[in-house]
Amino acid sequence: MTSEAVNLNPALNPVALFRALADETRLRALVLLHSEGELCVCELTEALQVSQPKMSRHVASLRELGLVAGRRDGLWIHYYIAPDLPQWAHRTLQAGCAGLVDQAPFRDDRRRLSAMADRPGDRCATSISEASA
Amino acid sequence: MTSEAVNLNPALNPVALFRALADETRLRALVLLHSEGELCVCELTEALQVSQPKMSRHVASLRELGLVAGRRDGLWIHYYIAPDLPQWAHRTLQAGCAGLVDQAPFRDDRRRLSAMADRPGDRCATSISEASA
DNA sequence: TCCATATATACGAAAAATCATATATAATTA
DNA sequence: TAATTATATATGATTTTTCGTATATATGGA
Repeated sequence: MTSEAVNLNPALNPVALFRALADETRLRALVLLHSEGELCVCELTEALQVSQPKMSRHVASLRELGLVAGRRDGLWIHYYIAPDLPQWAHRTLQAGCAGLVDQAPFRDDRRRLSAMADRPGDRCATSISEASA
Repeated sequence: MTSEAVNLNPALNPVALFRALADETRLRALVLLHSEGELCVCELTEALQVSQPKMSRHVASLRELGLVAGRRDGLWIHYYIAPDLPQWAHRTLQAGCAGLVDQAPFRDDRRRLSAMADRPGDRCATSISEASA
């Protein structure tokens, strides 16, 4: 039930990479993906506290650019930073993400993510919230 | 005849840095400044082959952001990348510039710059073009 | 003071990006 | 098949960015 996704990455124009980083939602999503590895839209939506269509649109633009790729797993699509980036892009992204991850608002995004209940990857979904059912 | 310029760099918001890099003219100018050290608007204009007001406007935006600073020397204002950038910004800029400097169009910008005659910094301005005078 | 050169800015138009809202698609389960 | 959940996209409005052109400012020299 897991399929690999293709991305169309003709050359990853430098300006296009920086334009992708030049938006708060996309930058926060990328920094989070960089530190967490794989996230789906619902996790990003919760961590960043933005609307689902907004996050989905930004993720789509990153995907179309070839900066992230997605792997579908049932209802969820796990997104991750594309592993086949050109070296300059990888290094630039690495430098940026590493330098920002411990600052606001990136740090808070990680906090909200780890506080999130019922995450798709979670194996143990049997929780206290079953009380009323 | 040389004065130091001030820059207003309140914090250098990450998104603002990437937005500065997300324009071809500004990115090319920054990569060139990174490899050349100091350039004035007329040199940038010639190297990138863009109009003077266009270059001046983009340089102004970089200056207002605190990414570059300028030093006036007579008619010219020599611009350079701000030396007091936050570490993450410096490293990100370093990674990006280093990775791009040998690619097009950045490489060609350097070529046009070195082919430029009568550069402000040049000490020996006595050239063959004096023939008709 | 007048001129030439370098640089900066003002203005309005055109293009691009972003958003909220509504709706569509896709996979899963009952 | 119908309901549910995750995700994607369409639409139209708003905002932002960028540009060419014209003009202003600043400095140095005649």
